[in-house]
Amino acid sequence: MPSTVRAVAKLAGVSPMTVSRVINNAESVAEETRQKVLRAIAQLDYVPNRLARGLTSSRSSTLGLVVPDVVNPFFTLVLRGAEAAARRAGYRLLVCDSENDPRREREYLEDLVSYRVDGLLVAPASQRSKAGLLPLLRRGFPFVLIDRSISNMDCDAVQSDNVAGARRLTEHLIAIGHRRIAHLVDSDDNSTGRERLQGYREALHAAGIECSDALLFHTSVDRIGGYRAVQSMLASQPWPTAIFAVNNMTAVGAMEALRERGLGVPGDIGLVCFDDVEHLAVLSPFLTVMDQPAETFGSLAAQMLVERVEGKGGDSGRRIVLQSQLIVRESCCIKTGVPARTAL
Amino acid sequence: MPSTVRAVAKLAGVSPMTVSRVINNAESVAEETRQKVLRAIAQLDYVPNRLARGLTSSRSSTLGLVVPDVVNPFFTLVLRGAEAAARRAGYRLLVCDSENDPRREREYLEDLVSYRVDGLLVAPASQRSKAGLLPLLRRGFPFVLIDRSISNMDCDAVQSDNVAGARRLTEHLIAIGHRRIAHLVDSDDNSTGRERLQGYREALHAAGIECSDALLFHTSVDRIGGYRAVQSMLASQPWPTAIFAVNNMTAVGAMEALRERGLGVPGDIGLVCFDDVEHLAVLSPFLTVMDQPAETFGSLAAQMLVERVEGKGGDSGRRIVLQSQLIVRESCCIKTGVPARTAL
DNA sequence: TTGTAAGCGTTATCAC
DNA sequence: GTGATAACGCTTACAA
Repeated sequence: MPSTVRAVAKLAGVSPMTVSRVINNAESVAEETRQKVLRAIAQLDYVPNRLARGLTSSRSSTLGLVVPDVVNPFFTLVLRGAEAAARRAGYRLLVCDSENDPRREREYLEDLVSYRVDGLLVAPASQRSKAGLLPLLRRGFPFVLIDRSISNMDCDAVQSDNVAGARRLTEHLIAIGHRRIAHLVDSDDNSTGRERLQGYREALHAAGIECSDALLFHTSVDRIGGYRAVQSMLASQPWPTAIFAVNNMTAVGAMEALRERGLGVPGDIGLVCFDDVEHLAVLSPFLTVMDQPAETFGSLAAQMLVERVEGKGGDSGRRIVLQSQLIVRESCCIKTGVPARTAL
Repeated sequence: MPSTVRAVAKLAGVSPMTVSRVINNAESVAEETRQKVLRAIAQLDYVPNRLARGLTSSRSSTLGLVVPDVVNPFFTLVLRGAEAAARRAGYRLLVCDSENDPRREREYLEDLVSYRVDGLLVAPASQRSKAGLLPLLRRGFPFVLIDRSISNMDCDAVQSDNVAGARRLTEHLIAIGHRRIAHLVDSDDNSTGRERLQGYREALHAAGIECSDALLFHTSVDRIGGYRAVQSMLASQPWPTAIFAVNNMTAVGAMEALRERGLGVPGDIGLVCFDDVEHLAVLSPFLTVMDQPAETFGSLAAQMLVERVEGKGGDSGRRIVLQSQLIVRESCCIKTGVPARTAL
C-alpha cells in the first residue's frame, strides 16, 4: 500500500499542496517547510504516483520505443542511441520488443499511448503495422518511424538509402567475380526488403546479369529465416557462388545452414549482408557488410521525436535518410574453385 | 486531445459505465448496446487511459525490467526470455537500460513503480543499487533480482554459480598449461565479480599456483573497461599467457586492445570469459566461455515474479541458482612459444 | 441490463 | 508561503 501526498502532508503537518510543491521543486516554499516535507517523504518511502500525476498534468517526460527484435544488434544499438538522446533532452525511454509480431506491436503501442508517453519511436514489424499507426497519425500523436517506412504514410522517419546500399553490396560481389548471386529477401511486405531487392536487381541489370527469380529466397528476417532459406537454396542446383542476405540475422542463420552442410565461407560460398554484427566485428572481423549507423538512427529519431513533442515538428512528415558504409572483410573473397564454377 | 469514456458514451447514447463494461469485456451488456459502443470507440480512435484506469483498479498487468546494459547479449537474451514468460502469464514487459549507472537505475525503478507496474525484474548495476531497492523491499513491492545479488538482502533472485564457473574456467586454463593467468575483475563491488574472483583464486590455489595481485586488473564490465585493463596489463612485465575476463563485454574490449598491439589470440595470449557472445558463437566460434543460460535467467525470473505478484511467493526470498556450461573453443589453446614462456 | 455517485492521487487555480 | 477546492478519466459499489 504505497503512501500518498496526503499521508506525507499529514506527517509533515502541512497541506497536500505544499507536498506537491516540494516534489516539483517549486520556488515558493520556505526552506524549513521543505525540510519537514522531505523528511516525511524519506520516512514513508513516498514515490509520487505518475498515474495520478499524468491524469492532471498530461506530460510524462517519457518516450516509448517499440522494436521488432531486441536480440538483433542493429536494434540494440538503435535503442542505446535513442536512450542517450532522450536522456539528453530530459526524457526517459520505455522499451518494448514486439518480436516481429504486428499484433503484439499494436498492443504495446496502445499500452504506451495509454501510459501517456509523450511520443513514440517505432521500428515497424511490417507493413501491417499501419493499422496500429494510422489512429496515432489521425490523432496527431507524435511518433517517428525508424528503419522501415510505411507506404502512403506521411510521417517523420529515419531511414537508410536501402536501394543504394544493396546496389553497392551487389556491385561489390560482381566486381570480385560473382555471377550467380542469391538474395535472401524479406518475405513480409516491408519497405527495407523491397528496397534492398530493388538495389540488388539494379546492380545485376547494370552488369548485364540476368536476374532470375530462382535466386530469390523469401524468408523472415531472423536467424531461423536465414537458416531455412539457405536449406531450400541448397536443395536446388546449381548453387550460387555468393549470398546477399537481407540483414545480419538472416546472414547468421544462413551461416548456420552452410556450416551444417560442411560448406565454408568464403571457401565454398560467399556471404554478405546489411547491418554489421556488434562484437563480432571486433572479435572476429569476417563478414562483409553494409553497415548502417544504428546508434545514429536511434539518436536522430529521438531528437526528431522530441522536437515534434515540443511542437517544433512542423506540419508534414520529415524524412531523414542516412548513408550506410560498405565494410569489406573476407566473407566474400573468391578463393579456390569458385571462379571456375562461376565460369560455367 | 484523446477522447474519453464520456465522449464515447455520448456518441453511443449510453452512460460512461456501459462503455467501461464493454472495454472490460463484462458479460452483462446487451449485444446491441455493445455494438453501438464498439462503433463509437472505433469512430473516435478511443484508447482507454491507463493512468486513470490504474488509479482505481491498481493492477496494470505490466512488469518492469531494468538491465545495466542492453547491448550486452547476455542481458538481451535475459530480456527475450523474460518477455516471453511474462507474456505467457498474461503480462506485458516494459524495459529500461540503466547503462550501469546506479542513479539512472534508481530513476527508472521509481518511474516504473510510479507507473504502477505490478512487479519488477532487476539486474542491479552494482552494490549501490541497494539504496533504490531497499524501499521496495520494505514496502513489500514484488521484485526479483537477476544475475547479481545484493548483500544482506533477503529477496527473490535468479543467479549463477559464479564461484564454480570461474573455478572451472581457470582450471581449464591450468589444465592446458597456463600458469600466469591474468584476471580482468569487476571494479565495482558487485556479487558476480567477487564470486568469480573467488573461483579464480580457488583454482589457482588448488593447483599450487601463487595468486599474485599483480595479475588482477580492475575494470568496469564493459568494452572500454576490458580495453583499458589490457592496456595497463601490457604496460607491465612479464605478460601473462592467458586472460580470464570477468564477462563477455570485457573480453571483447580485451580483444581490441590485444589486436591493437598486434597480439594474436590464442597465438600470443589465451583469452576466456564468462557469458557467450550471441551470434559470434554461430558466425565464428572462437572464444572459450562459461556460458550462462541467459534466456532461462529471464524466463525463470519472470515466472518467480509473477508468482510473487499473485501472492504465491511465500514470506522469505527464494533463490534459484543456475549452472553454467564450459564451452571450449580455440581462444585459449596453447600454441607456439607460450609454454616456453610459461616455464620461466 | 443499465445508470448514479463517489473516489483513486495528483495538480491548477484561486484565495488567504 | 500556504491552503481549499475542483478536476483529470476511470472503475467500484450500489441502485434502479
